[in-house]
Amino acid sequence: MEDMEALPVRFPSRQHNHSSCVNKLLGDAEEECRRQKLRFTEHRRKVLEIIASSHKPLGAYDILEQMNFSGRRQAPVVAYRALEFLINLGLVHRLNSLNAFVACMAVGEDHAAQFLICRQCKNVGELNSNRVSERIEKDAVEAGFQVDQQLVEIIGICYECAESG
Amino acid sequence: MEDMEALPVRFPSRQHNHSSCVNKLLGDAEEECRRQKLRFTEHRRKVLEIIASSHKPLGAYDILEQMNFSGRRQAPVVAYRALEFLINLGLVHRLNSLNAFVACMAVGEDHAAQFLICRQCKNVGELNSNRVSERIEKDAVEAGFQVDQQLVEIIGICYECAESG
DNA sequence: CTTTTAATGTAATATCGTAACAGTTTAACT
DNA sequence: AGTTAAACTGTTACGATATTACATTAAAAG
Repeated sequence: MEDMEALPVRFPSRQHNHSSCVNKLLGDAEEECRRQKLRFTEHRRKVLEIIASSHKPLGAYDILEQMNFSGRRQAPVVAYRALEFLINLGLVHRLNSLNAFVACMAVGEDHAAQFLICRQCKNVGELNSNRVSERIEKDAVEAGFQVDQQLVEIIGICYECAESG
Repeated sequence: MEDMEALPVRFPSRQHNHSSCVNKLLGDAEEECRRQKLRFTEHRRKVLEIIASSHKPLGAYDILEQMNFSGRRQAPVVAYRALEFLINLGLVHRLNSLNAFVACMAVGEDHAAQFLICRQCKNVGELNSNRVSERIEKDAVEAGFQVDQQLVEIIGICYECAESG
């Protein structure tokens, strides 16, 4: 029997309010760090803020460019260190096909992370379908393979781009 | 109702005959190029041969190192050009999570390409499950997303590594 | 046999990511 | 508070991956 629960899809609509995403995510980050006794330092906050302000994936060097507070040019490793931290916390995802990073749209939901990458508008959404992850898990196990991690990136055209031709 | 057809899994067993894979693939390549009136040049043959001789993914620079016929060091672009050609032909796949390349194990079968990457022995197999690709397609469409391409990379432990502890 | 298309050679450079190590801040514990 | 251990930062250098640009040569099409 087919599982018919609604999919928890998140694709950023064209006119949604960015600043509320950003605030939400920063809040989640603070809370999570308090809970886990981790330090939410300036670099980490800044990187998360930069990533959350864009639904388009950003490269590490794009992020770096936006970190020039006080006119000082930061070294690449600064961005990578913060990114590693945020990824471990589940606040940021890495898109392997793009060498780029996006903010998580489903923080704290312990979700399968499958990405919808629109090759026209470049926005990225999350299709977090348990049906997909379970199907992968089952078929892999049937093939004698023990799954630790799934990377699913789906490239195509989002709804709004399809609408507008 | 659940689809119960056998999965076309291919994971290289420990003592299988490499040279037969290589010959098979070279033959397929020649035939396909004849059919499509494409040129199967020395570089392309060599790169395919190198990749097919390994079931572990190879980076472009690994391949390059093995291209030193006549002691001449080739430029990176030489490897990348051949790789692009072979990927378009469906003879080689790129693994985004590793920045590396593997020979296709299901040439000419018009398959969904899902990869099983063993993080212990580093071998890579293909789990080409139509059930997975259809599940992804359906759920994406349900989310209003038109799918052009799916990238699925599954990281874990293969059967033989699990066996031998 | 000439025109056009595809492939190659070569150099330079862009982009992405990490190693190493000294110095500083923070938290934890007497 | 003073001491110690752990985490974070600053800085330099470098390694790894990938592409652009352009001149030359080889192959296919007419």
